[in-house]
Amino acid sequence: MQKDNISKSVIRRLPRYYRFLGGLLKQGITKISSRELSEMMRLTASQIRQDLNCFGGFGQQGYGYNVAELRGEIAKILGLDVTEKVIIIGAGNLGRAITMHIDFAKYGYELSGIFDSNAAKENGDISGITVMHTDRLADFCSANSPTMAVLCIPRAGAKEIVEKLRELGVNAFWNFSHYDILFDFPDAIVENVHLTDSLMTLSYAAKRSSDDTE
Amino acid sequence: MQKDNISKSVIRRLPRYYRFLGGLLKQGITKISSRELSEMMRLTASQIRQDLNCFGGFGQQGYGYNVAELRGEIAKILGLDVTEKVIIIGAGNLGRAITMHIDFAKYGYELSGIFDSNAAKENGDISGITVMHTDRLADFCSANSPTMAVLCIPRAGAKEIVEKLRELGVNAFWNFSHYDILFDFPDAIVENVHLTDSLMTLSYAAKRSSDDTE
DNA sequence: TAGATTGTTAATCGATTAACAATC
DNA sequence: TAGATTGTTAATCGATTAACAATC
Repeated sequence: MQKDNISKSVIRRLPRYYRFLGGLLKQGITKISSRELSEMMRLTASQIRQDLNCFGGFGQQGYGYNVAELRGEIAKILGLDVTEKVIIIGAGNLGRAITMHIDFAKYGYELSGIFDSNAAKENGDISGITVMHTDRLADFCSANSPTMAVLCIPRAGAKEIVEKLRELGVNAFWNFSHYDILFDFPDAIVENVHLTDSLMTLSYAAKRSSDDTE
Repeated sequence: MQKDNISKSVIRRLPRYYRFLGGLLKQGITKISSRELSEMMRLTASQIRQDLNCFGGFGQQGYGYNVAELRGEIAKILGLDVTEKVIIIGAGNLGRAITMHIDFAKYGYELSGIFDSNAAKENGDISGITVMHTDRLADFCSANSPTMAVLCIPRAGAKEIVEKLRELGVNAFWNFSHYDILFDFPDAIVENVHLTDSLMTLSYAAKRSSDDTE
């Protein structure tokens, strides 16, 4: 049923649909039409129907969409229903915050280890998970087979770590560093989070609006 | 010189240009052509020239672009050259990590205050900045005039805080919460960072690639 | 001047929106 | 059945790429 070439733009909207449908469910709303949803989400009903129909006909003519069912389908599309193991590389400020702030289980991940190259951080723990030295990565990976790593390290050591992780079977990276993984490893699965890029984008928008006012 | 309607897509690429040019500068490279840059950044030379020409002719025919000069121009476009004051709302894990991890000064911001509604966190300090109770927001804003707020709070109290901040002259929001600011305040300047959306996008990509392998 | 590379216009491609027949 | 709303095709819009004249 699923189309072959689904665009990045469509995929990036799915998590938002998922969130909104979750909100509706909490309010006890069981059915919704593309028009109603479009008004809530500030986009067009056409786009919603197009997006969903990339993956299958989840609605019913004359009725709309069943909220719980649609949400479940999107969860499956996003792979939230299958649990994979994830490790965090870097137990600095950011690594600690991600560990404590993100509820990985909610999104189909089990946080199974935290690593840092600084021996001083070893054996500390964050939210009950022991911080291990990166020397122990090989042993840990062969025992636990994580498939995804969160990179919370500076650019400097990143290439070496990614190379090592790939040899150990980790090929998906949630990348908070400024290291460009795809440049060296074009077949890795990468999602970059460039917080400072986001900040600069905001700076631009803010500047523009204040220019207009003047 | 600047065109009127510059698309969001172009703006989102500017921080990346800025970062790459910074890297070149560090390597002591003084000039670069759109073709050379396009190979480094994995995009087309055409796109680079189109993007830059939204803001002016920064290059020179037969030569290319002066790295330092171009970087400076982009800094100005992004508003990195003008310092504005920013406050952080929420001194939880995320607020603490943002405070310690982001070098606001590098991007034209001065972090001038951290606020939390939990009295227990009051008077603690993060990186040398005292955490204040949100009750003190009004006084603080009239004394310091911050223009941007980083929202590191749960969705629940967010609307109330945003409303208050806008009354106090803060209209730009770096929003890490799931609260949809623009729904209630359509003229606010908002940059959303939805970390969990990003994680789900990665989950989708990872799932797809493992499906292909099977 | 000749060679290189920009700035800019034109062509292509992809994504969004509109329209409507299918159908519950 | 009549009304509503989907799924899907067609039209529009915008963004990317290609081409080339301008010019350093």
